Amino acid sequence: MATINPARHTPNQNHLLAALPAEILERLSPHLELTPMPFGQALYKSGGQLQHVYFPTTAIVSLHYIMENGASAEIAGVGNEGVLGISIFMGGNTTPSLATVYTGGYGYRLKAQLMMEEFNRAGPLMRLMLRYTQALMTQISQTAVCNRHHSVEQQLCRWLLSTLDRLPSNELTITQELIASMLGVRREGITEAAGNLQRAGLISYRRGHITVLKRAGLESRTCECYNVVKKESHRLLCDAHNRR
Amino acid sequence: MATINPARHTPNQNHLLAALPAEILERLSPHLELTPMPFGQALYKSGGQLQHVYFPTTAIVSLHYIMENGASAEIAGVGNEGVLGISIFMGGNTTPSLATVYTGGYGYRLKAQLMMEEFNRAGPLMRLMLRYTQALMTQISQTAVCNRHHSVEQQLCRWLLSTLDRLPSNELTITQELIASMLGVRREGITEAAGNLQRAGLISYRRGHITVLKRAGLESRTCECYNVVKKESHRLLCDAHNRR
DNA sequence: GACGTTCTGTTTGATAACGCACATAACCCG
DNA sequence: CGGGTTATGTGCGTTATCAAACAGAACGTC
Repeated sequence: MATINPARHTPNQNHLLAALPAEILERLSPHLELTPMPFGQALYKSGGQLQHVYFPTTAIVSLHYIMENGASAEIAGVGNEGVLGISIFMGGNTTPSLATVYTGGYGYRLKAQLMMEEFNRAGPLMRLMLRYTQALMTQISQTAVCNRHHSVEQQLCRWLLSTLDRLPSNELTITQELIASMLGVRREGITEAAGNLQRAGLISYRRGHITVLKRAGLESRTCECYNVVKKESHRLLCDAHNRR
Repeated sequence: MATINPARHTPNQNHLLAALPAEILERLSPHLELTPMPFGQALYKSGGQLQHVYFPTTAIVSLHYIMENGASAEIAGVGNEGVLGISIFMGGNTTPSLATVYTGGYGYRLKAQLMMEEFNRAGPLMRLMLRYTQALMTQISQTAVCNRHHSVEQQLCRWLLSTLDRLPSNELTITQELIASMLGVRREGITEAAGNLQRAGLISYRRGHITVLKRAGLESRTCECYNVVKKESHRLLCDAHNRR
């Protein structure tokens, strides 16, 4: 992540920004700051007031909760399909959860006040943000269902697939330890599940890198949660009749 | 649940309606229909288009998801503190989850179109609904965390406490079987946990009825999730600076 | 190229929750 | 008040996941 080459970046890489009417995007563009989002960065902490919303382009962020005893659990993930900081326009300005970058990259950020001004026009941006928020609620809901009923292997497949959907390549840079802490399971459980997937020829990995070889194989091993979220997000954000 | 005696019911029994400025409540009042919400009623089904929003007064509703194999898991609960049908104003008009009444009672309903008209004024009602939606997201998020890390007994305590918060008395009418299916665990697990709580003198129960004897005892046995949701809901919906 | 750090693999035993089967008991209704 | 129904209690064996300890292997760095 050396110096920023603006020519290689454009707000359209974020699906929400890309879905805005040209007029609105032009109005916002001067205020969209291309921002590095390095691995490990805490975009916001539990209870902290937010100064910006973030529209990731190549970065991926985990929304998670850390318990009093230190254990953690992922609530949802956000990448180029979404936005961070919805509590700014939802009215709470903060949440009990944290947002931490787990795949370093870039995104565009916008000052909270400017976001609010555009949101308060009660036009296409507001409607888009609310539909995204509903999609995020579906994702969180399925996380709850998945945590209740599905195996570590199924959840790992789901996590790999949804991360893959936010990446341009089929390789992700992450340790098993970190995946485990995000899913809220033991590292050994991920080692075992990942070993199974590798032996089945679906993925291959080495220290801190995972390459997905057979996407379809992961899809057949994961639970229905992956598809519920994917279909609902598509319905809310991509279907033609919503693009107004 | 015989004939309705309107004198015993008022929209103010629902906390969201009660928090609206008088002017707005007056505008809506002629359109708020007092509606019985009997045990077992499905307010909406997975994927079904919504015709009304519901503001429960004495009824309590479970938002849950039913998996392909028939197993279910609760995502959140809604009683007199909330509203059902947020996907109407969020823009999706439906969700993959279901809403089913588990404590029969009453509520007020409002036609979807009228809700939208008031929401689109982008005034206090919109801001209140969005803050409630954020509180609901916190509840769903903690359900995810709780499902990952906490024991059946802790979750039962949490469920009893949050149901109690929505009731006027300390007795709830529900079978262990139904609690189990909502939490997504075995009925035997609830029998065992409820037995522990009864032996400890915190609750007493008989076929289909549970009486809470020592609320504080349940609070000390539950997990932090209960308080996270309660505090955050209070912050979002009750604190004075938000009531505008 | 050697060294230290950080990942990954594997073992062992403990525990919580599951699935199933069946006994008992409360309640409802005719 | 008696019989059917539904709710609750209990006892299995099975399983997934946890907890902790440690061995080995890959990588980064000096």
